[in-house]
Amino acid sequence: MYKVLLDGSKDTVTSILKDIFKNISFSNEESKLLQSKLKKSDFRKGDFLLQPSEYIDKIYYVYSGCLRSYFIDNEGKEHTLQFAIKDWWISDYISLYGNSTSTSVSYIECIKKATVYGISKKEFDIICYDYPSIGQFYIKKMEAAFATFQKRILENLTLSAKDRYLNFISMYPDIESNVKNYHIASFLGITTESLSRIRKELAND
Amino acid sequence: MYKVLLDGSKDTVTSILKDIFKNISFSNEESKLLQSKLKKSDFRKGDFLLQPSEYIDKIYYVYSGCLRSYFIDNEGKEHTLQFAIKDWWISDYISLYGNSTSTSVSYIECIKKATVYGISKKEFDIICYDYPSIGQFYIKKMEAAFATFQKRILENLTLSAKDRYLNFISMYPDIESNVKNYHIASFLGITTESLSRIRKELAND
DNA sequence: CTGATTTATTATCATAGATCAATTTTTTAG
DNA sequence: CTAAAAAATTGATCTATGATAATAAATCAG
Repeated sequence: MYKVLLDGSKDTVTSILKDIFKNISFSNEESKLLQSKLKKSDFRKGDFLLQPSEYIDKIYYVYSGCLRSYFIDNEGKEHTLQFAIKDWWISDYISLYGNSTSTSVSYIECIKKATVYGISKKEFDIICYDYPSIGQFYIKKMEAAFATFQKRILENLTLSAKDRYLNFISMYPDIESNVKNYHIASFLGITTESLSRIRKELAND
Repeated sequence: MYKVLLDGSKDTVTSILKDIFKNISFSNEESKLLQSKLKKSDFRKGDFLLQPSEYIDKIYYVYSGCLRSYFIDNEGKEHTLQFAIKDWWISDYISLYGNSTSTSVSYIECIKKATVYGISKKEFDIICYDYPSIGQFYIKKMEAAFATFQKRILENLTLSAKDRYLNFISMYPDIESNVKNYHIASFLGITTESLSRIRKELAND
């Protein structure tokens, strides 16, 4: 099955489009266009999708494995913005969408052997313009991601570190097994020592 | 000028469309469609756009004034998600886009005499589908908002309360004069007492 | 399999910001 | 303009989490 994936036969590529774009049905022409724009890449644990010096102009669909995006602040501390597993999209949204005054250095790192499909954001914009169903699909994705981030802000404002951790493991049970504790800590905004204490406390119940 | 706005003459409404949708140029047909869907409302300080019991299905363009969206947690504390002034869009994104398991109660409150234009999200989705330039416009808006929220998450993870406050007043100089200190505090995720101390400290420089 | 490196845990102490309580200042309603 | 209500300030504690440092456990490379 994995072999079939790699040989890039037409059927298989079409089935990947189905995977990525779910319930959207494409004409042959649309299918071909998308196939020509989506570039498959494989990464091993520890690889970076993106060097901080590189200008990012792509968004990535995660087909398998696990990635995380993070940035390093002035004091050299890592802050995890996002984990992405199967079916998520990941990119450096701040440098892609925000005004470019950002001085922050951001990375996307593979933390579990992954296959992704990347597409140039510029080209994707044009596709969204030309094909309403794809535009609609992208809008839905963005909205869901937006709601997720808004929830996260609320949680950061509202919950204790312990409750945020509990939330995290219930929300992302699949991710937890792939990542280091310090990844989770930097996602929750606490130190790895604090997370360690929380885990101990939870174990004694 | 304000009178002209109220009489709803064709020219003026068109100019509002220009305000809302910026550099997009519409055909007569598109113009009429949008005009028929956008509903103007005026609010006075203290009014709520939205009762928490109401099901939200609209997004609002802020033409003038200032609004804020917030929610109240289990302990009765307010948490400000967003301030919106001229040219911002505001809605309850979590209940609109997130899966509806959310138990949080959220409000949109007018904190300075405001005029907004509301449009049903469902209808707007259809419009985005039918008119690529509007879809593209909306995607851009969402992406910018997304980047803003991502930045805010990073700031919450990275900066001290003092630095977040300094950021806030430099980012939103127009908003600060409209809002109560406790609004800002609840946006920054600190108590009003802490904000007071920070302000005092900053004054002694 | 083994030593080297990375990650996680634990303990002690320090501190930003919370909580509680009282007072002053500002805003609002009549 | 004035009394009442709302908001902001200040002071005295308290606490969750950070910082530092040492050790233990887990993972990795050869």
